Amino acid sequence: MNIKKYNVNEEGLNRFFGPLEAKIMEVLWSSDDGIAAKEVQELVNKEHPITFNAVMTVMNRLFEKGHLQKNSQGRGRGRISTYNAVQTKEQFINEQTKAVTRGLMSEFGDLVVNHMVDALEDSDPELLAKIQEKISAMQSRKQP
Amino acid sequence: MNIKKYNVNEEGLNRFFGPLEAKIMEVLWSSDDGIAAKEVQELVNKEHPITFNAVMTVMNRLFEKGHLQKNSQGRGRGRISTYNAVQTKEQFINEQTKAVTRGLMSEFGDLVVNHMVDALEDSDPELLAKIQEKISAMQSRKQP
DNA sequence: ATCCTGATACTACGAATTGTAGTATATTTG
DNA sequence: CAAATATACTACAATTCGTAGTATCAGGAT
Repeated sequence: MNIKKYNVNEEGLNRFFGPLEAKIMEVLWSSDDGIAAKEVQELVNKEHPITFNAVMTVMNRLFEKGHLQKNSQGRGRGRISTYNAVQTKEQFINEQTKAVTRGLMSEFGDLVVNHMVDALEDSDPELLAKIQEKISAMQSRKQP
Repeated sequence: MNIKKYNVNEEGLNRFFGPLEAKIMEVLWSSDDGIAAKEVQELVNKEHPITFNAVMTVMNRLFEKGHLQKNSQGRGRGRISTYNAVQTKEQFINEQTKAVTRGLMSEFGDLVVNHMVDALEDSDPELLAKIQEKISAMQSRKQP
């Protein structure tokens, strides 16, 4: 449940997964109930051609890494194996951004803070205001 | 000059480089003038046994990736090749933390801000105050 | 001048990661 | 029983990084 490499130049889930892994997780997160490998393959296949085997193998790796849960019954053709994401997408993203953020902060705190505030100045002044509110709330909670 | 993978579970320069790469860059950054591969090997070898070839190969990769500059003259035994880091360590760290921070902010801005402020509440309240100052300075500069 | 040594360079291999392909298994259906 | 099919297991290619083997080529010793 722990991503080792964060891909700096990618976008979205591709920051945390390989491209096929990301598409598969997206499908898993889009389905409330468990979903069969075949179904996942059909859905991914709509975007770009992919064999069932490729999907199957990568799903099993995601399972081994702890991102997916597997529920199997039966064997052979009649086998039913459904997969579920272990975390919601929100939980996953939250956990990963937390890991990356806290790691960065612990060693490069002041640099990171400056980069962040600069980034917000350009693109998201509202978030700047939220930061101030959050800090003020903290401080008044600590020293009333 | 652009790191692709950020290693979430590592420390220090190992976040941006492999372990041997990191040790080599550290040596390069510790020497003001250019330094020969042999000398680098001798220095790294004090920490843990490493062959000249290993150091040489990894240094050439760092050169190909643009992190090192090479100055060669002569050939064969008498050859002198000295290596320099292209950026200072400070420049490098600044650039990389900026890339990671801005990438995170652009997609997960509010999450990252929350994680960061939470992290600072525990470990570095002074930095929290600096953030407020920086934001205030910005805002008064914009809306005088 | 010849040979050996030593600094550098080039090539190759092993492990890990991720995408892809081939084959095996076993059961449901015809 | 045989064919088709959902799943599983194994293998291979490309990339990255650490490591090892070998080649090159000038300076010094003989």
